[in-house]
This record gives sequence, structure tokens and C-alpha cells, in this order.
Amino acid sequence: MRTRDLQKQEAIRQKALKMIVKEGFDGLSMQKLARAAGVSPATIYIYYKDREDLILQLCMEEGKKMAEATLKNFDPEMSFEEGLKVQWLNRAKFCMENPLSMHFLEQIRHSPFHDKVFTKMDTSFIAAMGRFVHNAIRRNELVPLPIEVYWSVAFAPLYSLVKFHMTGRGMPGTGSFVLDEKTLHQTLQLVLKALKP
Amino acid sequence: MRTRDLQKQEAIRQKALKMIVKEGFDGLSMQKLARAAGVSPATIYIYYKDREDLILQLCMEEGKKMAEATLKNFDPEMSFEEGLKVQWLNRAKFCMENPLSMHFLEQIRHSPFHDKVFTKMDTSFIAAMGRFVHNAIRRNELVPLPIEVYWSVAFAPLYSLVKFHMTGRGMPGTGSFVLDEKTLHQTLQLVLKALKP
DNA sequence: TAAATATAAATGAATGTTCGTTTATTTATG
DNA sequence: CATAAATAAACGAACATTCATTTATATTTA
Repeated sequence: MRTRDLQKQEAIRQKALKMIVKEGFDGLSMQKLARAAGVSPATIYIYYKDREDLILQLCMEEGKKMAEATLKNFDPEMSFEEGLKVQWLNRAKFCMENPLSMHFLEQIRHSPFHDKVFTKMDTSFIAAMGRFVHNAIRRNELVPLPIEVYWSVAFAPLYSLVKFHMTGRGMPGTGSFVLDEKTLHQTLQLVLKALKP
Repeated sequence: MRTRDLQKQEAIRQKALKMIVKEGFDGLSMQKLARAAGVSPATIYIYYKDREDLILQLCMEEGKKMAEATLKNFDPEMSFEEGLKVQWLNRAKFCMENPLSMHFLEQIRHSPFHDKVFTKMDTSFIAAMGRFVHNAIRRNELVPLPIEVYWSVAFAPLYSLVKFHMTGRGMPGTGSFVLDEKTLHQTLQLVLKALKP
């Protein structure tokens, strides 16, 4: 039998990501995608059940990539300061090196699609995070608070900074903004100050 | 001459917001919108040049509403702690009372549309914010830092909390999450701790 | 005051286009 | 040669938008 052409599969993936990031979900049409990827429209349906399945699979693949990148060299048994630092640098690195993934995931995250992927998220990632927070509180390295408050204070500022950086400009009306290593560490210190007892 | 029916205009606005929030930008079709609002498709084109103009006008109207709500009882000359508190409560109140506006704006904010509205944002809002931050630093009530870092630490956690609240659940795998007054104030205190010298 | 007129609002139906998806057929490889 | 990959062409449906027409009302005229 004939073998699958992995290059085609990858071309479809990449072009789909690019289209969504550049033109939004409106911009993703199966026929345009086929043209961009250099395949027949019908070929896409060999790999994906339908348009929604394509988007959902992209979500899960990119989400998994990001989750794995985040946990690199991370251990829930680490000290709070050490562990949070590792996660910050991991997330920042991933975002900088994979702007397409980052933009795609952020767009999904704030769209109605998010609900559909939500339940299928990797639970081991959340479990590791939960254990880390629990350990930190037990060791008195972190003020006791709900996990959602923790997440909001610990990571929302990071993603906000990354967004400022990747759109290339800062607050409207102001000049450009570049997230350099110094600014990253400065902000991490602020967050640590907030969260440490 | 015949007078404009303001109820029709308002129905179009409201149904458009609802459609986008519920089904994303894909879900907004002019014919569906006309049917939902109880008008002819051609009527929409009396009020809006085309589909993109409709979305852009919605952006600016809702954005303005939110900006105005944020500045209620706010004065850039306020003390840092007082001013930040006022803004937190204003923003939280607006989000809770206008979930449709909030979801719509968040969706825009993370979509390619954002670039198109960006330049047209109200600058007086940003000016007031800039003055507030500047005053706070001068008075030694706030550590000196770039406005983008300030914004990220000061407000990103709030929007993250609101999002947890409004989707009705907390972190994936965990139970539900409700943003009550106590949690809101607790998180505000953490943020203040981070930002005060 | 009452009828006529002017004008913008509003519409239903139609435009050509593009959409997601399928089918019948050809192509490449185990 | 068997079989799955890949395709070109086509499907009806839905798309954004327009056009010829009707409707309602503010203003003018008698």
C-alpha cells in the first residue's frame, strides 16, 4: 500500500496554525488551507475528521508541547522560589521560541473553543502543579491561598509581559516594549515578594 | 423622512455580541445576525459599512464603556493604595455586571482584530494611568518600574481571577471557583505587597 | 388643519462567491 | 496485485453584500 506523506501532514499543521494566528478563526478555510499546504482539500479529511477536529487536535498537540516545555527540569519537590523560577524561565523560553504556538494557544484560550478542549487537558500537569503548591504551603514558603489565586498572581503577569513583548509594543500610545532577561527577573522578584509569607 | 428605529440598532448590537461570545467570530454571520435581530440583512448595512466595520465599532463602544467604568471615582492624584483599590473594584464590578462585554473584549484582545483597534484606543485613559503611576513612584509608594511591568503585575491577576469566575470553574480537574469579595481583596493585598516598596 | 411631497429607513429577493465536505478515480508502495 | 494515500471535480448550503421596491414620517403646501 501507499505510505503517508509526513511532509504533507506537517504542512497542513503549520499552515493551519499560521492562518489562524494571522487571520483568526474566520481566516481558516479548508480550501484555502489545502491550497496553502499544497494538497487537495480531500487530503485534509484523511488526517482530520472535519474542521473542528482539526482545530481541536491542534489545540491538544500545541498544549501538550507547552506543558512539556513548562515542566522541563521541574520537580514538585523543589523549593518554592526555585520551582517558580524554573517554570517562569521555561514558559518564557517556550513563548519566545514558539510564537506561533503561543499566539494560537492564547487565541484558543479566550475563544469558545476553550470549553471543548478544557476537559481533555493533561491532568498530570495539573497534579504536579497542585503538589508543588501544597508542598510550598506546608513548608511555609508560600502563603496559603486557593490554587486559582496562586495561578493568577504567579503566572498571569508573565503571560501579560510576553504578550506585550510579542505584539512588539507596550501600552497603547507608548513606545515599543522588549522583554529582556533583566525585566523578566525583575518581575519574577515582584511576584515572589507577593507570594512569599 | 422616516426616523431610525433605535430598538433595531440596539437589537443588532446585542445579538452580535451574544453571537460572537457564544460561537466565536466564525459564528457571526450577517444573515444569521439579521434573523436573530429580527431585521433584514440589508438593514445592518444601513448602520455598518460591512462585517468588519460592525466588529470594529462594537470593539470601540464596549472598550469605551469599560474604560469609563474603570475610571469611576478614580483620580490620578490619589494615593497608590487607594487608587489601585478603586480601579480593582471598578474593573471587577464592570466584569461581573457585563459578562458579555467582558467576554467579547477578551476575545478581541487575543485575536488578530486587536491590532486594528489598538491604534484607535482612548488615550486619555492611558494618560491618566501614566500620571497615576508616575505620581506613585515620585511619592515612593510604588517601586519604579516600566509601565508594562506595572500593568502586568497590577491587573493581569485580576483579569485571570475574573476569567476563572466567569467560566464557572477553576483550574482544570479541580472543582468550581467563585470570586467572592474576600478572595478579591485577598488577591489585591498580594498585588499591593508586590508593588509597594 | 389636511393633503401632498420629499426622503431616509427598511425590506425581500437575488447576486455571485466561497464554504465544508464527499465521491469517483488515479497513484504509489507494501 | 492489494490497499491505502491522494487527488480533481463536484455537491448543496451558507456566505457577505446589493438592488429594486415599499414604508413611515418630517416638512411643505393649500
